[in-house]
Amino acid sequence: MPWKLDSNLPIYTQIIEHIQLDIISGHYQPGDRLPSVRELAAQASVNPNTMQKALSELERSGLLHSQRTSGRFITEDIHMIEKMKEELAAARIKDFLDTMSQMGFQKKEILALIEKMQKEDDQ
Amino acid sequence: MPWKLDSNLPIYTQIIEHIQLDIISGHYQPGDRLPSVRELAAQASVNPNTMQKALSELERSGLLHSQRTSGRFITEDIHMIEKMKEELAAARIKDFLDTMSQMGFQKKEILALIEKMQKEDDQ
DNA sequence: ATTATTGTATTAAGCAATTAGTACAATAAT
DNA sequence: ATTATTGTACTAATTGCTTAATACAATAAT
Repeated sequence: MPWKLDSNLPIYTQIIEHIQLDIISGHYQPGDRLPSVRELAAQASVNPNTMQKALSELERSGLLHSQRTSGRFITEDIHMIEKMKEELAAARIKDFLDTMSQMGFQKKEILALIEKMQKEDDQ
Repeated sequence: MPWKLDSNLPIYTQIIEHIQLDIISGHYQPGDRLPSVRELAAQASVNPNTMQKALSELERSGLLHSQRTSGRFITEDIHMIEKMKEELAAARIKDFLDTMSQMGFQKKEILALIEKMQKEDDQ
């Protein structure tokens, strides 16, 4: 199944975020082997070069490392993973709060709206 | 001063969002006249063609209308503005909650994190 | 030893976004 | 009447993203 990819953002950055989420959510465990470039590309319905570009950047950040011919692996550094989770979350929250505030919502309004949508989600 | 523009998203879509925010936040009032294309482009440090493209799309959505040679104006339809504010907010919140949930955060954790960042913001 | 799979590199082509430069018609200001 | 400003349109060149098509070296699997 092709991943849900937005048309605006560059595909390779969306792939990066997608895999980051898979790592910090635990879908990929530390030390896990990733599918091959070609297979991931097929899964995402994307050109192998595009997938390769995304994986290279993830490698530069230290989250992945490749072993010549046996494949690519998730880092076993759980501190790095935990740190990235906190950083990504903080960035998301800050961006969200900034935008909502810019829209003219007060702090309490924002909380109320979130609680409302969370309850709707229960149905 | 140049607007803060991200390198990833197309500039014209960021301009659209920027102006939408200025409208729903009340920075631009219903009926207000916008600066000219050339002036807005200069403000944002962007090519006039790019600004024009963004404004055209805002016009298609009904938020703006242009009067041949006197300039561009914000719609006076306050219902449309209010509706857009609600829609944009709902979309933002949904996107935010989806991502946070995908990161592995529980509903109550999300609320707690937000309240924490809001308090930090008070300092 | 041979084969298949791995990551990686290269070249070429197409496309959308952006910038640059220019031009024109309509009209408000003078 | 003349001038300046408005939105609008057009062509050309550049850049980054994406796809396509190969190719190669290293090594796990057989």
